[in-house]
Amino acid sequence: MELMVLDGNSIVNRAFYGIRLLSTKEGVYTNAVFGFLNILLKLLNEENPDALCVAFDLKAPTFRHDQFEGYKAKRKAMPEELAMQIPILKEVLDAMNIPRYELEGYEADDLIGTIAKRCGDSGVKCVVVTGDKDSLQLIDDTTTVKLVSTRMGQTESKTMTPETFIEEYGFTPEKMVDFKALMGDSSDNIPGVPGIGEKTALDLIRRFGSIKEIYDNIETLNIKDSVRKKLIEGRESAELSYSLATICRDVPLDFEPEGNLRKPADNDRLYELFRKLEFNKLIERLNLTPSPEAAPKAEAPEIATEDISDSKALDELLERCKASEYVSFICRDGLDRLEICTGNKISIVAWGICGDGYNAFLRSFFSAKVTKVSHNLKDTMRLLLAEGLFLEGFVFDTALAAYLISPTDSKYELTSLSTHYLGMELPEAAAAYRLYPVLQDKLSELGMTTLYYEIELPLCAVLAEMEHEGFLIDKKALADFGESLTGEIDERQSRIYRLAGMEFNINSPKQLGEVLFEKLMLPAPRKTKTGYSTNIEVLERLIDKHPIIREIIKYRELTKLKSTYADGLLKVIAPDGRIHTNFQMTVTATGRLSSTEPNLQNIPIRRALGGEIRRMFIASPGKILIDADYSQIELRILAHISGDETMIKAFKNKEDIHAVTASQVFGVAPEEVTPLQRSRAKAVNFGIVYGISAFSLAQDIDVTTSEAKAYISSYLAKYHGVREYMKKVVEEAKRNEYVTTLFGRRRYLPELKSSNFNMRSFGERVALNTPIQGTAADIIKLAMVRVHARLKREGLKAKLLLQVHDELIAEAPIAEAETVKRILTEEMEGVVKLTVPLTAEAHSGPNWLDAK
DNA sequence: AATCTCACG
DNA sequence: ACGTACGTGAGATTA
Repeated sequence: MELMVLDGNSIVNRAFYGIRLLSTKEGVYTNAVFGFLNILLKLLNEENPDALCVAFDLKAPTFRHDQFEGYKAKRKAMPEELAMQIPILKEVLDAMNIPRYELEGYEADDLIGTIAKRCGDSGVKCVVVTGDKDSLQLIDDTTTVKLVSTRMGQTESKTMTPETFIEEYGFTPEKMVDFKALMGDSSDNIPGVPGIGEKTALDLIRRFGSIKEIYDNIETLNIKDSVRKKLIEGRESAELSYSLATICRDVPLDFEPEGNLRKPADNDRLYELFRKLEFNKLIERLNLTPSPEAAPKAEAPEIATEDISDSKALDELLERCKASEYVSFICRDGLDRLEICTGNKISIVAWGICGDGYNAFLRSFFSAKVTKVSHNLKDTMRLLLAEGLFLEGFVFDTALAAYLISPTDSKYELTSLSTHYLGMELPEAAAAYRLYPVLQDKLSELGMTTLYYEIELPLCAVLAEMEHEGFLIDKKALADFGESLTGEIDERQSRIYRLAGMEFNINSPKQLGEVLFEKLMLPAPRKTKTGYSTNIEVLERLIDKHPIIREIIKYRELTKLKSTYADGLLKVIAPDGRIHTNFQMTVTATGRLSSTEPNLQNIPIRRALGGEIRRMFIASPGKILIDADYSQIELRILAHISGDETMIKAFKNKEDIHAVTASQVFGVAPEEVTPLQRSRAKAVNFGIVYGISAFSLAQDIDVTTSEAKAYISSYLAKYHGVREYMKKVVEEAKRNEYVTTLFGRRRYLPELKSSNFNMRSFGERVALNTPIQGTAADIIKLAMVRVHARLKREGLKAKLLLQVHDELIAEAPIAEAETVKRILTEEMEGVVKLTVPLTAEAHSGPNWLDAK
């Protein structure tokens, strides 16, 4: 039998600091509970123990060391946001039928120590789960410790047995107490011996075994006199620390292993709790079902459903739609089935049932002058385009609205929006119907009505058309290119095998790491959590150390091109010879679009060979491609919103911004800026937009961190408008808990309130970057809407094909080339009037590479 | 399913 | 002292 016992306080702490602050719509914080459950489920999956329990601290007054209360009192108080989640967690555990143990005056450690001992006594294997190294002293033949850590929301755990412990520390687990007594532990307020740190303590315990051995022979030990002196002076502290660090193992606890055998959860209770906590994913994962009594808060209205089967009913439905203030609809199976809601009734129309009348109905319905509400309108519009139909009249998209209201959610499904905004469960068509007024009000309350109706919604039609149009690709040339790669890949592969002296899978970072860093004994500069890092930065550092490195770099470049681009794109060429990407409108946190299946926003360009892929994207016969891109749009936006005079002047005078920055940062005349200085200044400019840190800048441009630091402070001294903006935007974000773009797009930043330094710093960088990146996204979206409208208005045949964040690609009859170039530049430049000019440049050519 | 790597802006 | 740049998506390997 195996029992798993969790250190409740320790795990909930890890969870809290490891996951960004989450809260329900009522403002109840839930991240610690959520994280705890994720860790628990992961561990259960890994271990599948027979019995399970959780131990919590309950310490008032302190019992174990009450004579040393001074130390314990200094322990940092739990932040309020976490403290309020503890009772919730306990409720959840109770509902899951997981026993929990707490006893006044004892810490979780002591309870766990006792539990482990009792398990050992009755021959039960015990797995202690904690984030605290304190418990390592409990490891023995029957007790193992799983050390849990979280990084960026990911949980990792490491199982420590007597063997792994000895391997790592070089002494037996019970000596952990001695080790801690010497080294101390500030987080636990164990003083240790002043002047003795981890290294010395490790050495002492490894060599002499224990505190007792050390002090019994203190005068004759073979150690430095300085260390001896510190030990003698710190003896009292060491002994005190020893007792502080010792986990008590005989707490008067009512515990026997059999009482903790796993039991199924209380479905109804847990479902209700999770629903309140908005843990919808967990409800699914645990297969929880609503209990009969657990009716949603709001009473769902009676929604009648009717199947439309004859032409008379179709006509009536159409009339009812036209007479309604608005209707909502959901498409199923492409356009084969339509669910239309006009209030408290849902009418189902299906091609299979209505037959011939169906197509006529579709045409009339979608062109009817009635406001239509739906979910993911762009997708519907694309389906309609394929049938030669158009969606006309006022429209509203519930997914798009929900995205603007909260752009960082991972999904916008009607059922969850319904629960969230309406507090009830409804059929999808009815949910869309009811969500419309609610979301519209919310948008207006948040000041995003214009953004929604003038940019996002009109963009649906533009994107639907772009997706429908697709981008012609030279299939033969792409296939040939792929073939030509194969030959060179094989060649590189055999060279790598020869240089390595063995054959292995070069694509496996694990195997490659072993070859480079163990077989060839190259210095491993960095490790990832699973092994050696073999990414390009690491490889580039090793380039002069071994000829194999160049080959690997080249191999990587070639295989990437082959698998992702040559083979990858060939797979998604449609029967019409064109590639139809999907633009996602509700994915990014900043308001940008994303492109999937395939992603056409990351087609290579930076290296010559990669650029060849772009050459395969071609214009149809008789047509030409036009590519227009903004110049430095993000830095111009920064100049505008910060009002920085130096930067504004540079842009107004059409100066080379990176050279200007170089001249400012390095204090040289603009004409004396060297290429190296310019390229470093460029990195600084990028860094500023991303929310710079000296460390990362240093990594990027390969200087020391202190040099990078000097560049940054010199930058901020020269561009003091930027410096003030950076300060202001973060302050404001902390006050409001959100940031906005020039067009009112909003992003909430709960990270700013985190008590975790890294998370908070991340929030600050995002507060800086989002208004810039997001404003650029707003601008090009509006440009697209206007370009689209103007092409149509001027009766041109040109079509937009692609958007790549600051770049638009169109295809036009050759005769239209100059007109379309002009239209693209004019509309892109004319979107907004900033304090600096917004400039765009257009080029044309027979393929994407030549058009840029 | 998670991780690593790398393509783009 | 922390661990380190903003925003994406996809393929291959590993577990």
